[in-house]
Amino acid sequence: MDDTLIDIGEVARQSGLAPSALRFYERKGLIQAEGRNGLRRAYRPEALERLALITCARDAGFTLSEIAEFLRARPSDARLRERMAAKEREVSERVAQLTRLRDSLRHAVSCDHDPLIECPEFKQAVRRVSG
Amino acid sequence: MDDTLIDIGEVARQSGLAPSALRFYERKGLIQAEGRNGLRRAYRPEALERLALITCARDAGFTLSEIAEFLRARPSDARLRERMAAKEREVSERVAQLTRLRDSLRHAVSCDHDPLIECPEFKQAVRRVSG
DNA sequence: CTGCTACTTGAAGCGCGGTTCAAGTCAAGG
DNA sequence: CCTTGACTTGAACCGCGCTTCAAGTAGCAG
Repeated sequence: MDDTLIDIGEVARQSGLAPSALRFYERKGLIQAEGRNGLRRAYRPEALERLALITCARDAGFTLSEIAEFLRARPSDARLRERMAAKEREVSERVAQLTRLRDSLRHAVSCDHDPLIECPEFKQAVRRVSG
Repeated sequence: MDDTLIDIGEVARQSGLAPSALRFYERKGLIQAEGRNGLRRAYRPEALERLALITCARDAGFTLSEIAEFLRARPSDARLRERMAAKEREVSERVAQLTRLRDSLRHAVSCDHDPLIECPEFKQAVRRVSG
């Protein structure tokens, strides 16, 4: 076999994902092993890059099937492109919301109201977040 | 009964949450009805504020039990304060990550590589996100 | 009284993102 | 040869955040 390929155990260690998660991703069409080393799945080094991308997108609130779809994206697919644009707007809004939430938390940490949620400053901040 | 109280159906409409969700939140200790109107739960108007806060925190990636804990927060609880501070750092990091992800998406939308994920610029952006 | 509507309950079910389990298999080491 | 250890499989299970269901009830209109 090609010894540039990496066994699943090693990929798991380097990516920080459990082997069970890698198999799960395979079932979902997110990744593919290049071959086998005995029974063991063997991956190309690029798989690590792809896994980093997957982890990052998942952390950002993408579902695994959205990620699978985006991974298959080709420049000709206008509909998918539109969905990516929509996702970008969604992420932008989320950034704004989280920023305000962070400010609320920052205040709450050093605020002395009892209970904390009764603090008028905090309440006002929350109104800014949801509004 | 006190007619400043609001029936669950009305709270559901105004908050955008399903009545089943409100009952679920009650079981989880996130909210309480002030009384009953026949069988129907009746809430104080402030409940709407609290629900806005809950929705906002949930959207930000807090679990319901984290939210319940934060809602009960009193200024004297130093341990909880530390957890809030930790959460604030977490949210900050998330904001940074999402910002970079948004930039990647923004690029991907107008990029012509086939498939899109092979674009070197995109890959580099992803490395910035996960790194 | 008879509907009718909107709620009530506890329990079961669902979609997501995995993990865990039992039973089996391969490769290497002694 | 036999053991060990890390994998293999499909299937079952888990926690989260609810929704849905069946069976029942309060209030109101006619």
